[in-house]
Amino acid sequence: MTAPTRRTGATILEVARDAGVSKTSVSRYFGDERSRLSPDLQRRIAASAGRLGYRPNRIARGLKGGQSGLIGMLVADIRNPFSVAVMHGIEQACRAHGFSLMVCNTDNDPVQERDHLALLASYRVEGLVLNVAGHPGEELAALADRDTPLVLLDRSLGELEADMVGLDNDRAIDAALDHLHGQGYGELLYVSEPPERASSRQRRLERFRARLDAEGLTGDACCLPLDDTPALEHAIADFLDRPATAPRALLCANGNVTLAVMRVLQARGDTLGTTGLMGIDELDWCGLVGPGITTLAQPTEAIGRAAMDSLLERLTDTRRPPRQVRFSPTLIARGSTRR
Amino acid sequence: MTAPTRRTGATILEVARDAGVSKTSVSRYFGDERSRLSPDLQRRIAASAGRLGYRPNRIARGLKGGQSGLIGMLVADIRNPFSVAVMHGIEQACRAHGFSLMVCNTDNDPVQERDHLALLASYRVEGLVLNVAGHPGEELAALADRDTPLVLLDRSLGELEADMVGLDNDRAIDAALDHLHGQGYGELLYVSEPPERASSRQRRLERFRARLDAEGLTGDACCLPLDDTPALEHAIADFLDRPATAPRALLCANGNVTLAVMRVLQARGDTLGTTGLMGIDELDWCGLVGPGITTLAQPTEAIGRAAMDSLLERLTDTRRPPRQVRFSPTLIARGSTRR
DNA sequence: AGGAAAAATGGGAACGTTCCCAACGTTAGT
DNA sequence: ACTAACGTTGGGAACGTTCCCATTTTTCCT
Repeated sequence: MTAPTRRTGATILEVARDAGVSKTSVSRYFGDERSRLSPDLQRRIAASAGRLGYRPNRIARGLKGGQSGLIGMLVADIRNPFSVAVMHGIEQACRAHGFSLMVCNTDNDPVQERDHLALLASYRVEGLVLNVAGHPGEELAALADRDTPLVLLDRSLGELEADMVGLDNDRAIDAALDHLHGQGYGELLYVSEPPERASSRQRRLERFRARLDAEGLTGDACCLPLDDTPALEHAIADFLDRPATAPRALLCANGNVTLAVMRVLQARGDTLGTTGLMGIDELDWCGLVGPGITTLAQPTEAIGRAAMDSLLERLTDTRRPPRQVRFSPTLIARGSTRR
Repeated sequence: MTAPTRRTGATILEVARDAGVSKTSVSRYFGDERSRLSPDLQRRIAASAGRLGYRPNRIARGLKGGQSGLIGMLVADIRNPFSVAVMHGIEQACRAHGFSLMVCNTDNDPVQERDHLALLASYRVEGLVLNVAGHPGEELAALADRDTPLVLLDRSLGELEADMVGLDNDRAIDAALDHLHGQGYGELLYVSEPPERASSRQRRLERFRARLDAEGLTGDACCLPLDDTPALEHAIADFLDRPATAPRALLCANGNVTLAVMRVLQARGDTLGTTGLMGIDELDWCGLVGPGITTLAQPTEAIGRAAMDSLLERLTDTRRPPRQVRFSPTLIARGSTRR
């Protein structure tokens, strides 16, 4: 009855009136010029703001200063644990620097990609982290024109001049092959999703083939969309059921592949270890399946932080030449590569 | 050289000038009143906007209309696949209704919870999905005062009058017990995270105890923080290593518990099935571990959509009494409950 | 054909902030 | 004591929209 119900929060002007000061002073109090105010003013403003329940309106602030305080992130597949882990690192870093993260998931759909990019642009994000397959496109060009800092996650995008952060793919493939070779596996099958639209996948695949050639190892690579289970079953059967001269192992290009391959192996009844299995990306459950699945773990938090660092740097220095940051994977050896 | 570099996108005013129309007309064109414009105007505006690369500034729009176009979501643990799955559903629904989702992860930290809530408030989100442990607090009260629609995900929060969407916990526990009982397990251990701050956990625990009493089953419940592995090991050993009169099974209160418990069982060398294991929440890998882990799957997408529906409804009708939507789980029976 | 209603268009204020600049009060140097 | 310099404080414009209202043009009815 007595308490006035407000439909919207108090404004800076109401606080100013209540405290008997100017709106400029209130603005200073909530900005980073609080120290310029006399103790007396500070006290009065704090009191009024508290009483009125005032919260600065970041939308209004963003309009005037052109600073939205937002970092955008475009993720191809939010259900991929790797993406989530990196996103977590980015969010932490954002928080530490006073930014907020706005995440959009595209479900690998070019249309959503374009729409969400337009959306992020319309919110005037101050930086953008991209983890998508699509081509630059005009939406992205518009953003780039506006000098919005850009970081590519785990993939480089054609001509686009931008920073990029990700795994050292060559080193990862090397580490995997060295490990498998050291464990005595002589015939290898590399399983990947189609690499056309993701540079990382291409790079891993190339490196795999190159090393195979260089060292005269027997092996093959197959690239399949993961939703085509029969094709995957067929490819694996092809590899595992033919006569062999040496122990065989499968190398999975990422966590999703590991999951799909593991399901096929289970259905077939193969024994891990006898059939070697190794995956890039560490997942919660890799230690739980059979004797454990050997993986190469990516330093996801570090990747996230590095991405954010790149953005921040470029925010202050637009002209810095594009840079690549590559992290080394960590080998987690388990029973799936022990014979 | 010739192309003028713009640091920021064109404004509505520039487009208007370029097209020789008023800013109002341009505003109408990009708003939902396009049909009110003559074909001629529409053509000119489209041309100018295209040439100038104009994108409506949602920040400015939000300021004037008080419509941020943003839905906020506060997640206790973004690395929990269940949360991500629900979030995915919500994002889809947002998209379908012209909203964007702003997700904040709190890492179960009350401080971050408070900060992020203030943040979302400062962006004037038009709706809020909460999946956190904390108590309402003044930040939340401020939001509620402003008539911001609120949906609680998987937990109700004290006195807070808000909609809530989640699993039908009673039915889930019933289904679990029926299944375990039907499979011949006579002694049960229910493993949960501490229930103090999450109503769902409480409810499941209560129901478990109630049914135990009602049916004279032997069983026990233990509540432990998951980062305390030794305690969990101890509790499980306590249960499994004492003499028993009937087959024993563990029931895990959620996906995180399932993971932690499974790790302990693996370290102990127990055989799934002989030792029964069942979990609430279906996870990617539940079919891969040993003979497979029996789970109760939650309809995550549906939960997400329902949450969004609640928000939208309340956006139009502030006075509707709070409502609870409860979904039934789906039993996925696997080898871990087959003796 | 005359006028009223309907449709199309434009001008200006407002949203809540920040920031530039001006005005005031105080201190200190000569 | 007079002025220069500085520290505080306030007024007003601007940010890019939307929306109310006024104005002009078209349509249509009798």
